[in-house]
Amino acid sequence: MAVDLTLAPKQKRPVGEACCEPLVHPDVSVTQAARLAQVAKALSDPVRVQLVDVLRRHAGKVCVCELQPLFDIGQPTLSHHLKKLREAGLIDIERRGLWAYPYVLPDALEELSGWLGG
Amino acid sequence: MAVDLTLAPKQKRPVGEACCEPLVHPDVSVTQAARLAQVAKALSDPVRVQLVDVLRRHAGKVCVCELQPLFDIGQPTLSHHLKKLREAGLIDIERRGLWAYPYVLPDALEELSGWLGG
DNA sequence: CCAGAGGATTGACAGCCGTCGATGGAACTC
DNA sequence: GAGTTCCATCGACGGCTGTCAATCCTCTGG
Repeated sequence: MAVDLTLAPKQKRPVGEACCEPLVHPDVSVTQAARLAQVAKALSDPVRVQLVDVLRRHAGKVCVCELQPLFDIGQPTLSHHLKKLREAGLIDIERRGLWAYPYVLPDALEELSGWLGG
Repeated sequence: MAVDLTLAPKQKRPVGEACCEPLVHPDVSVTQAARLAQVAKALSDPVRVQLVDVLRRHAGKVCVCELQPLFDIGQPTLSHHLKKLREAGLIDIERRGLWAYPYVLPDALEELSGWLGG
């Protein structure tokens, strides 16, 4: 709210002509935008946001069976969310015997954070 | 990659018992996670990422008809994306006569950026 | 008043998403 | 080998998403 607007152009429109020409262009490339959207999509579910939040502060020390009681979802659904995060490059999973230990790959998060903050 | 893991626990599992108890809990609340996921979801499409990118650097000076030639989509689709961004609180739209001037509300972006960076 | 322009809305369509129950598979204990 | 445990995968379901063509609404200029 309260964004200061300075709307000067196009007060008098030439009737019958096109509204306007594109004056600005995106700063991010199409491929960059696609990558940022992919990371954002991986974070577009509350469960996955909390998963990343937990894993970021306990990298490698939390097995999947320890994660599940934190969320009110079944085990296949949790596995599905972890797969989504892995496919987007936000996490990877270390296997040790029976257990699986997911951990966050910080690069993707920094990619999105950099664009948001810059 | 190359995250240093220190996986000590649960080398010997007590047979017949549960794997483990939840030792960690999310740092973000459920409502916070839902809000962050909502913002991320609004940015989960490449077109919307580029829209925010353009609008952030030209707040108030770009009308919708000027935005459309930048993307290879129809006018209803662009309107749909702007509606999504507005419903998520990422932008608002100022109307002046015939034209509509969308502009970014920085709070939502900072909300997500803060969580990513913190 | 009317005609035209910018933009929002509607309805439709294929495709993806989150969820579940059921099943499969690998590793461990006995 | 038999049984158990952790995790992944499969199939199915309702719901949502991005896109378009068609239409509607509001404002402008005459």
